[in-house]
Amino acid sequence: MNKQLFNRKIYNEMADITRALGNSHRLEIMDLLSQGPSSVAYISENTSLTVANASQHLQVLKQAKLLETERKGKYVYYRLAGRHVFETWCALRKLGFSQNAEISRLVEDYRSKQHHLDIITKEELSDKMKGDDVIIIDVRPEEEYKIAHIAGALSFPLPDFHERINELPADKEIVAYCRGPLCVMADDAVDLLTRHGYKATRLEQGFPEWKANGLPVEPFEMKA
Amino acid sequence: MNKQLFNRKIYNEMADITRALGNSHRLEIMDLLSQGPSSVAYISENTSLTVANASQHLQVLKQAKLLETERKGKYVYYRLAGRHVFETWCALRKLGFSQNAEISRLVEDYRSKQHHLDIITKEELSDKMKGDDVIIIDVRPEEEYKIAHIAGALSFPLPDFHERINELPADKEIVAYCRGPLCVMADDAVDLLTRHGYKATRLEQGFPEWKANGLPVEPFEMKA
DNA sequence: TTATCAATCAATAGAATAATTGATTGATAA
DNA sequence: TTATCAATCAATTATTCTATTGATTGATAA
Repeated sequence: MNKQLFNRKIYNEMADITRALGNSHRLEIMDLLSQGPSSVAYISENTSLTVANASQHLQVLKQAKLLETERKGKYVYYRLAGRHVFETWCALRKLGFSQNAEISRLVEDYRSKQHHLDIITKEELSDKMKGDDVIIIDVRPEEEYKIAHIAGALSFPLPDFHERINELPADKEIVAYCRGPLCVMADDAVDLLTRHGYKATRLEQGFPEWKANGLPVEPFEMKA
Repeated sequence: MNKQLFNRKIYNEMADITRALGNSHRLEIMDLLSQGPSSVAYISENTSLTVANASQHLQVLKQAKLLETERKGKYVYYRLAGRHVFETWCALRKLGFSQNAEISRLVEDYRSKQHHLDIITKEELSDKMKGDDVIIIDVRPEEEYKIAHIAGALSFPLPDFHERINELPADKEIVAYCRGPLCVMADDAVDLLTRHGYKATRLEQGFPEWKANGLPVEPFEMKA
């Protein structure tokens, strides 16, 4: 094979991957699947894509070898095809924050609506967990909590969060986490908690980053 | 701003970046600019794109904040917009090798044409350089050598390589390097050297990775 | 078997992307 | 000033991508 043809083929193969990543819906799917394997139906519900459309986007990602599938009965579960995929997604997200001022601005704007937002890192939380004076709440949908969550965390999904807020003890610090840096569910929870007089902080990143760092997580079930 | 709108905006901004990367020609340009700043003319020549077309691709990358420009007289120099950009490109390349079997196969196939190919890592070469028994040759176009090269390396561009092969001493080990993991110029050089009885090896990665690791490099000029 | 439901497929229309061509701008040098 | 050359722009066509619709497949349960 001559060098020119080789080059063309190599960059075409590389572009198969980057082109698959070059769509906002597919990026949203990547973030969702970073939480754990999901069925097409669940992905469809959580992205406001029709099932057929979600299925097509998933197939694009699968063809690029970024996702794998496994059928269980009627359901087909999609999942990230390995560690490298998540790491690359993290690198891209970091790139977004560093190069695109609009992204940081959007996040900051959203957060500045809240009274004030304390942020805690994985490491700080990991330390605090050794004591018994912190409560960790997982504000993602319960389905995602069920696949896996930070060890010891309680499930307090956002939609009906305010109805259950009094289940939380007023005398302990509360740390909320969600899907990751592009997700603001934890910010909403912290805002609500703070306005109810709780001392609440947001985990800087989300569950996937916690897990990828080898920090303690619980269960591994499949969600419907 | 409601959460749904926020989400849409965030992922759209992220996709502006990934979409810019989702084209084979633009990836080739990224690899080329990893060597250092280049004019549109030079990029055009080295990618078999027309000047107008190259210019348009460059503008796409610039709009995504992945490239920056600087005019010097008649020439406009494009360069990677910072460390994060190169790092993300490396992550994507690694992803390509790990997920897309075709990429590794293409590279291996190309190399297996050569008699045999010894590969040396940055670290091994760095060690060897402390002695005086290794000659490092840069087989990229001279223009790229002139911007910057591994400290002490000699410029032996590929096209006319065979004509100058006898300038090299037969009693020293020779290490050839080029643009990086997707570039096979160094492989060609090592093949030629080996067939002429030299002991030659290829640097595993290329100049950009060497530089990014803080290893010693020379000059910083602009090329035409 | 039939009904049901998750997922995929197939066909389409509309939108976005890419390459080509020729004209235009911006800077340098004759 | 005029000529020259790098780069960009503008307009066009061909191609590719995306969302929608309705039909089909594959598995489970009545």
